Amino acid sequence: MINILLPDGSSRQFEKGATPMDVALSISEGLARNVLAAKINGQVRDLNTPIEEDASIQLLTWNDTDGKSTFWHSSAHLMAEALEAIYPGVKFWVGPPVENGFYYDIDTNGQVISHEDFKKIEDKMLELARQKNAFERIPMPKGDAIRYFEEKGDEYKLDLLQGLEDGQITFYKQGNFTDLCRGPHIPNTSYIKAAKIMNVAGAYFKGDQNNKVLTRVYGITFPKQKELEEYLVVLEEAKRRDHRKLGQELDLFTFSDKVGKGLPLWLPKGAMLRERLENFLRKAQVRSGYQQVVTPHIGSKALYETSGHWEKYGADSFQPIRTPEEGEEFMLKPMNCPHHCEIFKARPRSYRDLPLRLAEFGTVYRYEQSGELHGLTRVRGFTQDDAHIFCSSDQVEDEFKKVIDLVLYVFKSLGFEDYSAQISLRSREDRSKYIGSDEDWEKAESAIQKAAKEKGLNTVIEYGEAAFYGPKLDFMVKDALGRKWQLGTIQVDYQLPNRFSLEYVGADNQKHRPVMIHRAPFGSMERFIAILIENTAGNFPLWLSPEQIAVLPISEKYEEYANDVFLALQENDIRGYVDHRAEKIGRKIRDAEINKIPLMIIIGEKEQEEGKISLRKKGEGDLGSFTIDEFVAYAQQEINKNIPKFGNN
RNA sequence: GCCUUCGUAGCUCAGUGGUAGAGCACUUCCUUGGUAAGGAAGAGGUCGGCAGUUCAAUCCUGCUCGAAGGCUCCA
Repeated sequence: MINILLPDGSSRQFEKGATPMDVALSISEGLARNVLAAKINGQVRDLNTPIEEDASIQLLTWNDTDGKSTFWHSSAHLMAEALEAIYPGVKFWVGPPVENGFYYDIDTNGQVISHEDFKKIEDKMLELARQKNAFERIPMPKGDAIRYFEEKGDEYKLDLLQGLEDGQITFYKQGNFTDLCRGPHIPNTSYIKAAKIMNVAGAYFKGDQNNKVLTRVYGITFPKQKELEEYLVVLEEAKRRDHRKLGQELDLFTFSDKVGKGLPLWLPKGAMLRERLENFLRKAQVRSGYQQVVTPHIGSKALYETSGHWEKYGADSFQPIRTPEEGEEFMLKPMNCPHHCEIFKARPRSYRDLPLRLAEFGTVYRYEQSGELHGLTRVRGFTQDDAHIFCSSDQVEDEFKKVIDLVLYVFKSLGFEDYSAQISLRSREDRSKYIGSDEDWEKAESAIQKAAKEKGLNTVIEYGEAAFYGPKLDFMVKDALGRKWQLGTIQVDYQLPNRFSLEYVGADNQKHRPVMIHRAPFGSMERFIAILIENTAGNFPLWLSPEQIAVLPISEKYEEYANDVFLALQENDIRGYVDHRAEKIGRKIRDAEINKIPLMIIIGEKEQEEGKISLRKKGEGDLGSFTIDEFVAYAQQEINKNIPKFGNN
């Protein structure tokens, strides 16, 4: 007999060789019906894996991440079987589960899979699923596996086999499809009740641009048809929040082919939103000892040769601009730091000047591959809420922590709760893409990790994500479609001060080299606003709303009073408009609601006589009658409630 | 940049090898209405651009520009 320990701490006795399915059956029939795979001593395995000795077991269902992954992994095999049936001669590379579903990379043998074919693939998958074919695990010596794929003429799987050790090879077979696979899998295909092919895309073989492009087919499956339907509804809702769509609907920004792709044009309302955000951060920065600077949009090529950007990115940048007479070369500014280094150097610096915190809403231009451009999140011209802190090495940690506070303050004030703090370090394998000494890197990497830890941040470490001159602490968020983007970033840099020979005179009257901290709480105004739009679905807090109020006269008779009210509100820095159209009040309200105006002021005969206003709140309705003073007090309280002063929270 | 798909009015979208249509928005007129769409009329498009096939192209073909979803890249 063996002891099986369950997650609730209880244990049960089974015959040697019992399987996780036996365990499930011993608990309840319902569980046995729903269990997909099991974690045996922490490893996910098939349900029919014999257990030979005492073990801890966790039964995995659709509600467990690992259960879902197993389900989708098996679904990838099912899709492969369907694809092989429909497209003769296809060859398969890899088909893993992903966050929402799974994909399979295939060589289609010259055939094209288009959207019209999706239904056909889905139907075939469901037809095969109904056959209730078991996912059968077949251990195999490597030699046999190689022979199998040689006969099949499958160079992809042979490539995959090369990296595997003998003795670990397993195949999985369901129906007519056999695949090289480590597993585990769900018991049989009948668990898959709903299937949807989401899209097809090209993907480089092994992720290398120089390799052939395979066809990646994305799909998702569910154990119930209803869950698929619900998922599709969620997707539709996410699309409605897409900043590109809302940006258009709310007149925030636009693009013009003629201006150029990836170059956003900010419309008045979008510009207002930006301005509010900039002022908000400016205020907090003043309180934290930053000084605002302004630098030009171009800089001489020599500046970037010094900084190292030319060597690293020169070929992949907008190319230098030349003056007609002298042939001088300038680069569109891709970064603000070199300019700020020159400000530091503009005069002799003393340790008494440190930390010197130079801030700038600096617009930068970077060549991005055309296929990478995406709304406001990936553009070719954008404005960083940049600042560089020049400090002594013993100030680094303290300054770094202050910046973390600032970033958290910004995120909190804007209701960004769903972010992850990522420590971006050097690649462990390839160090050729970084500049500077190992010693400096190690100092910088440990400073970041220490500061993040002391601030209690819940961090994940990503190797290979550092900038070429230093490690970063990046604040990552997801957009409406689940894509991950970097917003706030804090970077420790020992390299630029070296390259620019930055110096200050210490208390010891000796020259010392400062350390730089690069930081941007928003990251870029463009990307931040994109995420803000998606997070709020365009329902901005009152203090940010481009238009805070709509004054809606019931008829032309009350126009004059409406104008007076509006003027009084403008005096109090409340912004908005008067709807002068000869429309009925219902129509004016509807349009204000659609345009997501937070507050509506209704002016009619009653209001005019009483010298009051009627207030209506978007999404809530009538709030009753206010004097103008009462309303101003109400609005100001609403405006201030979301933005505590930095340092007071 | 690469792969797949897409491109008709300001927006959302119909449509056809014989030089185009709807709804909303816009303009004008009527209506002066109390908390999510009042009515009528009008204007608006070299059907992304350039070539080609054809008696004839918005529709077919090629190139090009732009967009979408991925891949790769991201100071």
